[in-house]
Amino acid sequence: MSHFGRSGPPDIADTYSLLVLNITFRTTADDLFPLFDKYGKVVDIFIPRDRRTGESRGFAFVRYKYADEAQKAVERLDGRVVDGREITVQFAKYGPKAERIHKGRIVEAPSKSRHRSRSRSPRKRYRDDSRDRDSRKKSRSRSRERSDRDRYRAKDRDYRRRSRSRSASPDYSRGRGRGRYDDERPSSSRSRDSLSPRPSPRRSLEPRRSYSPRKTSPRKNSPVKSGSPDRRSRDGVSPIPRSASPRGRPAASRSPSPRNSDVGVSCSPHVPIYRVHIRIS
DNA sequence: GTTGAGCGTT
Repeated sequence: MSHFGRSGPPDIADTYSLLVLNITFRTTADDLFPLFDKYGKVVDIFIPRDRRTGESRGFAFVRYKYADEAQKAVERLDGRVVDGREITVQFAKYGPKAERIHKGRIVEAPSKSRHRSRSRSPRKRYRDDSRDRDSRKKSRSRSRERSDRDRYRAKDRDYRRRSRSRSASPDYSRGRGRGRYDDERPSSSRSRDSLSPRPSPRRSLEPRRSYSPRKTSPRKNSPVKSGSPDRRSRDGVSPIPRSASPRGRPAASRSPSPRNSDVGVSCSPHVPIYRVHIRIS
């Protein structure tokens, strides 16, 4: 069964692809097969691996023959610890060659379907349960103060996700064609080619408002780890236990707290204020 | 020898 992924996709007609994330870099298709095969007929398993290093990229695709089996595998194997890591199983979202997937199912030929594009949810990726890893990406402000040496250090790992999400500023690129903000300018002949970047209308002044529950030492610790490899963290930066098992999935979304902010209706529209000038002759 | 965000090959 080790021929999975060796010789292309056997038959991807009416198959249900599952994306298996967070597998170890050593996990192979042979390791995943017995697990997934217990829950259904596994047609193919493919683990994308890097062209350069040959290492697996940490995720795999498992194709089932039937949807119910795939669904059951998702429910059963999602969160299962495989080889020391907790894997995440979910339906694959994109097809191998931009093939259309209808809820995990790969319909045969894209040309057959007349529908050009149903809601593929192009931009918005699946809002996966916010794991601890997400916080790292978020907190990573777009500071380009990373020294070049650090970039090379992290390049061997970052090349994956860079190739995927190229543009880092989708919002700004949208208004490239024609400025939407023309409206605000009444008749100012100042063309939009002004080098001065317009101030963003609303920019969060303070990203993190939550004060740390721990007592923060008043010493100024640089938030970014700018170089300084010799920086010995002897303060006892507790190494995060790797088996933190972030399986905690916040099923209950945080309460939106719909406070009854009574909008001031004090000024009733019915009673306009008339300002009458009484001129005493 | 390591790492860990993310959607695919003959």
